[in-house]
Amino acid sequence: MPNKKKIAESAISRLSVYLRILEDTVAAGESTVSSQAMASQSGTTAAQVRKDLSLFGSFGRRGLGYSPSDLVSRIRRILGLHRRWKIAVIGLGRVGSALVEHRGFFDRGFDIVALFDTSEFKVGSNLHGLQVHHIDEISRVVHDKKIEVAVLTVPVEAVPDIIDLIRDSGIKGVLNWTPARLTLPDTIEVKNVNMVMELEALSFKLSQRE
Amino acid sequence: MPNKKKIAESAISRLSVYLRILEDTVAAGESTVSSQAMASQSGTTAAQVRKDLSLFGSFGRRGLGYSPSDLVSRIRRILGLHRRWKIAVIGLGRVGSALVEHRGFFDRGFDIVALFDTSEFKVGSNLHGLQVHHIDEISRVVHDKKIEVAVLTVPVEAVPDIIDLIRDSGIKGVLNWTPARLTLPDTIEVKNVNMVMELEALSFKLSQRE
DNA sequence: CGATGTGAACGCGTTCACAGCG
DNA sequence: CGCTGTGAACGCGTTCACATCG
Repeated sequence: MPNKKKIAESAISRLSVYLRILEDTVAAGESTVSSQAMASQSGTTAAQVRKDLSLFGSFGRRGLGYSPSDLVSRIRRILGLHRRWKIAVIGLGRVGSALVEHRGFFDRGFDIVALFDTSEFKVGSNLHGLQVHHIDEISRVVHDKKIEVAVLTVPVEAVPDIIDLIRDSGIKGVLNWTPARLTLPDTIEVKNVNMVMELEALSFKLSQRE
Repeated sequence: MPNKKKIAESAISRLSVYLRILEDTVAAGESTVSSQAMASQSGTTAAQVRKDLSLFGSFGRRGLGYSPSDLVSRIRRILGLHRRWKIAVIGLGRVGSALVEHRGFFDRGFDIVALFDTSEFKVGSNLHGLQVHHIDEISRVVHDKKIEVAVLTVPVEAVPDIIDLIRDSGIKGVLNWTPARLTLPDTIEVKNVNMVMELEALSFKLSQRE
């Protein structure tokens, strides 16, 4: 029902979690689901679940609960997953290559449709049925294939050399696997995935234990 | 100076970021650094930087700023990075294998010292100089090698089969790459890395744009 | 009755503003 | 005088509690 409200990042993460749970619920053939059930499966509270959903509308029936299949399609639409997204992978080292061959993205609405690298050995070769382009071509390819998101898996030292190309490529969002903070205009959304930082957070918590 | 204070996760992430910046500052040969300088490089505010550091002590000199090399060692100690951590990788599919060969962990204090899988083709083989053990051996190996952290990169369907083994293995922390929510006692710290959820958050933000 | 939907209360992380000190 | 260190104010996300309605 509302639209211009500001939504917390944390609420969006939880919606992703609810979505997965609800898909299981649908698969299990359940016809209703309560906020309490969703809460216990996702490690939060029933009030939190209801509040999160109420940010976007009134999807349940009082006294009954929610329809799992209805909620699935509503959350998909909220998250923008009622359509497929075209993705480019930039940097085909070990991690980049592993991602290209990972079915999990395809299964959830993300199609890897272009690959970029700078190595003369890789450019022109084929990976998982896709031709590897030189990063210099990113603008043209992004435009031609209508790509919106880039997954950045280059070595951190390579970032300065290519960040301008990414900025001007027409890409709208970047999933950044490098430890560099990307300097991009805020018309480009950036999300960071940083394994080392997660390990450091674990290290901190384990150290706290004494 | 304080010790039993409750520290926000967000503060810990920022410390990781500061650490990387400070290492660059040291490498650049700077002898002082201000909270303002750290803030602009890490995308936060000077007050935030000072508050984060003050959670753990008074490390600066009024009127002058901080000593980068001093701060590096203090933050390393705070995060528990003044020692090395022994890690096991469970699940040697594409992602797991990519991680094993990644130098970035070693460079930052994390040593991958054991590998586990269930596939009869992989168990017994060698990867990057390490023998692959069957997951059934995890308790013994974790104990023998004094491993504290496990990186979990198995397919999500495999989680139920191995979660009990992990629980009882003596592992103290898990970096969970699967989309499953792990049911582990809270004596075991769990951190989740979930690429699809990050992509879904990007999808949401890009969809919001209209 | 039962479970949702939601204002209001709460708690916590961030920001402010200035005292403190080199 | 400059920059840190920090109590206080603030804002926002979470939790509470109950009115609401099938």
